[in-house]
Amino acid sequence: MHLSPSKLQSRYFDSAVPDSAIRDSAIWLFLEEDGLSMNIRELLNTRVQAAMAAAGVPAECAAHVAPAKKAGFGDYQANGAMAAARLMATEPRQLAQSIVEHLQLDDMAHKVEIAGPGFINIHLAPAWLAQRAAESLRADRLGVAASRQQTIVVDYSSPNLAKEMHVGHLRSTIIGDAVVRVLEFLGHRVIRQNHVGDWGTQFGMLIAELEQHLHSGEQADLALKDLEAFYQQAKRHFDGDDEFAARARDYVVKLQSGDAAVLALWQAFREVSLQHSEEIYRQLNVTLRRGDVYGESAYNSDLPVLLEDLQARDLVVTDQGAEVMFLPELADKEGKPSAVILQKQGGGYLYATTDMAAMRHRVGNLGAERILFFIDARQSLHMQQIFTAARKAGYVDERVSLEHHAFGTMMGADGTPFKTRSGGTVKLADLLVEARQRAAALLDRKQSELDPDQRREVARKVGIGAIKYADLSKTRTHDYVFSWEAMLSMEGNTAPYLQYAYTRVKSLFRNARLQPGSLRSDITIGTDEERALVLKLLQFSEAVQQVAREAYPHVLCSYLYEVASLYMRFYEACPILKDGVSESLRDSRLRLCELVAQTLDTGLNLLGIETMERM
RNA sequence: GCGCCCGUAGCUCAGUUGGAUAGAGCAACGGCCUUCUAAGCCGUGGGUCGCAGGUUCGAAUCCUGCCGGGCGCGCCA
Repeated sequence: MHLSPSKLQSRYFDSAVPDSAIRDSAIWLFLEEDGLSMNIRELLNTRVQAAMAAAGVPAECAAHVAPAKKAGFGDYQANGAMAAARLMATEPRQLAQSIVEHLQLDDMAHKVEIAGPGFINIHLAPAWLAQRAAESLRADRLGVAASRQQTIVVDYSSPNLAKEMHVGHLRSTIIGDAVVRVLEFLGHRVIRQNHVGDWGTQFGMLIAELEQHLHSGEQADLALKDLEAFYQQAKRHFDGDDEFAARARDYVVKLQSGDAAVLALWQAFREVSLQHSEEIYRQLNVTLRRGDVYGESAYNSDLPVLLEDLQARDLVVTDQGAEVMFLPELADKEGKPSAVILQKQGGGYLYATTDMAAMRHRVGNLGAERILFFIDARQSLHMQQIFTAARKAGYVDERVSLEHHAFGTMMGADGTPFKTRSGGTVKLADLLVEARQRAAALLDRKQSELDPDQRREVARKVGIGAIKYADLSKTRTHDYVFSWEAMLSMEGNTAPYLQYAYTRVKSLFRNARLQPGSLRSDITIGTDEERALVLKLLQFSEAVQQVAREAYPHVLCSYLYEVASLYMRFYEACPILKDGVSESLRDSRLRLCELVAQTLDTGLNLLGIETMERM
């Protein structure tokens, strides 16, 4: 199955979408309809699909069940009848009627009605919702079903070690990490690949610079304390000092041929730079560790082997002195094939060569069934070339899904690519400091029972959470405008709002002197606020599954925001610990609160955002 | 020139893959703290979904053509 070009949009899948593959497996054959292994949408889809079959609708017609958009239209709606009617050349409302007559929903819905041209609106029974909510509380992982386990390689963050991490690295790092967490939550075997830029000509320059510093008795970590300044200094020397430049070029050659002394310098530089990145990851609560680093240098010795392999199979031709792989599959209008240079004049290898080697490694050695790349949209063409070339070479067979999950460029307020006043980039380290300070200042303005240590901790979680959420909550394919204000905003649809909702739940349990999990009463649904909240809570699985499928974490952000928002409404409208609330009603509402807390905590965790008991 | 992405409220963004009267947040205005944390809640105003055609029961969404912006297009990564 191939996606039509029109469906590709900005992400580039060049193979079967994993969706059907995930579902088409043994585990799914044993799905228990009555348990929680299907979410509501899947359950209704199955039921409506069966009813459609019974009504004589061809199997290729989808039930098309989706959450209802408006309150008056029930909770879910099935929109498939109209398209099916067209195909069958019958009257849509009549067909919808026939489907409803065959529809078995007595256990879960209290009303099913046909509206408009043929919508089937499903109103779920409050008692069924309440019972399902109670089951979710008892179940592992809030009742989200595990997927068939796949080995999934995720390439993300991948900073250039020559420089310090700046805000431009934020998206890949944060979005990739969120998706990784979601995939692991669903039971997949995830292999992180931090494809760091630790090789190439710029390292000759950096090594030469480092050598000078060490020669004058300086320690490597001290000399490299400010990586950015160090890079600029090396660049100045390289541009202005011919002798230095010659030495730098010599070191590149020596580095590639494995000269021990030069390698040692390179190692020293690399080590300090990796520590910089790891410090950022730690502060950002990103799960990348040293063991996930598999950078460009790791493929160095494999590059000639790879080229030989391709040459032996006549996939590469010599063109203007370079070794080139031509791809008629990606030809332009005039039929001119796309060209990928694997070895330039003079024998040097290129980015594309390393990426081909990485592709082979990930499938051949790591056993990837799916590879996700979180890389800037500007590399779309390059990724397409690599995907095509890797398949052509047989390194990646068609069962392996290759997915470039692109994201937009960071822009300045003036609509051009972002630069600071001094023309540089905003360092991630500086952004994180600013975030903590802003959160601390906000906290200081509130009356608070927190001691200084707790306040610092809360400020850290709130500030970092705000930054991450600002990025995660936007559709990642768009270019985005960098603004301190937007990035560090703490009201409205922000991480602090979600964190705050969580602390409000926790506060209830403290005031009631109850441990979560200690309540055993049933959940009952008596008000509109309770009903809306329960329904939303039961849709957690739908959001998580979608993120796993499409790698758009903003779907989970929107979902959690809606949960928090409905909880706030419920909290304002439904008294819990106040006088006049019966014990059974209090306990029912507290259990609902418990589910809210678990959902927010789990969801924020999947986004890599920490929660706290108080703020 | 060719290719990819984008254009939705003053600003930042959603819009469940073609569904019903296009939704949030911020900003503006008006209410709500002696009672479960006001980083909150309730309400009001705000739209030619870039433009023009087309496809059909139905289009912000799909097709075509324009306009505007960003990015990319063989020896950087």
